[in-house]
Amino acid sequence: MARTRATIMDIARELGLSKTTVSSALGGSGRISEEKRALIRETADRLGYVANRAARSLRVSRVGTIGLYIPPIARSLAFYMDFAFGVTEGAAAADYDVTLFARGLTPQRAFHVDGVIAIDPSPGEPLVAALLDDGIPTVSVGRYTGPGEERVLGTLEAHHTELQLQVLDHLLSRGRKRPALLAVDDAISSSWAVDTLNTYLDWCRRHGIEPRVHEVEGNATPRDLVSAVASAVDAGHADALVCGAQGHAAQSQLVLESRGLTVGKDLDIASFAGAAALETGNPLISAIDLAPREYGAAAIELLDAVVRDPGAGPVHRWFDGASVQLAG
Amino acid sequence: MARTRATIMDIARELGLSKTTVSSALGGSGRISEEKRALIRETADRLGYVANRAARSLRVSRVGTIGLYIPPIARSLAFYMDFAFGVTEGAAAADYDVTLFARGLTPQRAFHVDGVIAIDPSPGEPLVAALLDDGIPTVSVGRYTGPGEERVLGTLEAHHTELQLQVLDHLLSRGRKRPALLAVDDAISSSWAVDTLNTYLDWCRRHGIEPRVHEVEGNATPRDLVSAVASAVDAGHADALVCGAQGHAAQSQLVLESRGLTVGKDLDIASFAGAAALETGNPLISAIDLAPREYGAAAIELLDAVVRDPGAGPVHRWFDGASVQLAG
DNA sequence: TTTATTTGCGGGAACGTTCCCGCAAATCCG
DNA sequence: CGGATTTGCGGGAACGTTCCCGCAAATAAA
Repeated sequence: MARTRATIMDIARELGLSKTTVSSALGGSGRISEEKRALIRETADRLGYVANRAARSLRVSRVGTIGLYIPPIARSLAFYMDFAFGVTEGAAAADYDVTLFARGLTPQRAFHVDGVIAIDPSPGEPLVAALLDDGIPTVSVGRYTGPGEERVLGTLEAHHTELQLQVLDHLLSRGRKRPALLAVDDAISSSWAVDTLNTYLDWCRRHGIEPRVHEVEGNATPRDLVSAVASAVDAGHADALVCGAQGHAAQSQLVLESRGLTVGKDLDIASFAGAAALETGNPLISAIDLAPREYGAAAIELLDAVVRDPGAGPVHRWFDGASVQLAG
Repeated sequence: MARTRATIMDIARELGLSKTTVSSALGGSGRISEEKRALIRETADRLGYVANRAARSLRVSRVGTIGLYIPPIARSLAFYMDFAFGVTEGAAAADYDVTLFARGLTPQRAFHVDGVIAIDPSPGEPLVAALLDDGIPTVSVGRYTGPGEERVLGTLEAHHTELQLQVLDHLLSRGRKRPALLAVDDAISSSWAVDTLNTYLDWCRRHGIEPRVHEVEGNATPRDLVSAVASAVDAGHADALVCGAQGHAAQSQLVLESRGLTVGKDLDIASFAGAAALETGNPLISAIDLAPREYGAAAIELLDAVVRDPGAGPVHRWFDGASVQLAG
């Protein structure tokens, strides 16, 4: 019934060898003749051997698991989901498991991992602060500020600002001088959110353009979006809509068209966080593709690096996978 | 630097006791005087002791981790995300960690868990099949069919059919005799998808109503939805829209209103998978609330039960947390 | 040939728990 | 008061690895 798994000893017995020999043959270390090594490998997977993680962890004091912290906000779900899958895939390649962290988790659990990736932590996020306080190797995707920030071992950032400027410049080059920003009103904002707002405001100032910022709730209903678009276009006289939240650009297109406006002619639409296919593939929308899967894979690569060499001090790394697609 | 964690031996030394005594005091077992137990507990968390999982796992051959399999489809992201967080919370309560599984994962990794929860597996899903083949205790949320289905230890289902019938009956009671189903066209369908379609078709047949099924892509753009709604309302003469995918109802509302139709008066809208706040809280939309968080928590409860008593044979359990909210 | 050195492998300890025993002291029972 | 039972605790093995040694045989160097 509960068939017990094959151990290294089973293989050793089967071949009349010692556990040491088998272990080093499988682990690649030690001095073993090639023929013996091959033989051991072969019988290992004939017996369906897979190493006992607990035993290995106990011995090498490294658990082979990393934690993934995802912020408890409702927006940009697809992005975080894809990011998580990217992490999972990258983790598998680097021989890690990924366990899910959520706010409210007791930091006790953090001791079960070799490190954690925190994506878009808001400033002072309690769980992240607790992790840092406990000395858990932590990588932040987007900058973390708050208690313990000096202990963040690695920070991964995409070139949001450059890409966003490209989008804004592109709109301007198409004659759009009144682009409005449909920003998300997170109460406590990730570095992405504040960078985005600042980039927009700076850009406006530099071009002598009056900023038009319209806040929309994190989990906005389509109806909320309608009124935001309306106030931007009607009251704000915007000639372009730049959306901060994933999916809003695609939905705004609908709203505009239902008002008899032609996207690309009467108005332009852009997304700073393009949803795959919805926005990224839409020829009428200028969209930044955050490449969440690759972003996630890059995050675990960085974590793996800092875990392997913890003494290296805080490292900052740029993610080059994000790209922009300009419409028209 | 890499400060080494306190072990059970540190506590023992500190108090001049033996590791056995400390272990049983902390574990709650054994015969220990209450005063000593309290003392041990106290010094334990003064030293910041947290048990080494690897050592415990090795000893008791139980890893304290469960795997969560989420299907690789783009729709209903919010649902799966919430479900995952529900699992995570429930897991923490039952002292489990949750590791993320995704398609493509080598089943090797499955040996690192005590069991897995598969949510909405499509028939014959390779990863699930592999898990079952390897004898990993598996709980399916929604029915799994395919190779190894007889080895699924537990199945958790919500009363989809009953709730959906309530919605359809409600529409009928409001005089809607031509409700159209906006179904998702997953190539390989979960039990939820096939049940939903069958429920609708059966209901139509029983009431002598001609079925109006309009398929929309899994990751439909707003534009796709516009044309689906159009063909349902215009060509199909529908007087109600029943949406299968999360979020479609809320978006359809927009579409209809932009066409000058008043929801609740000219037409009704319903959702079989209501998105929180967007649809579930919308007074104009009849929506089934799948209660994903509670669903997830229930799933891990079931998994825990079958893992503790694996010999009990396949168990089927109903989830009672889903509810329906009727509009008008 | 003698002396180094390398090659191929095994013995045994250690990682931090849990759990089965054993054993003295305390308590109970008749 | 003598035997039986309970209470409180400790010794030691075991879980499955990895890794530091040690040691014989083979090979190379002198």
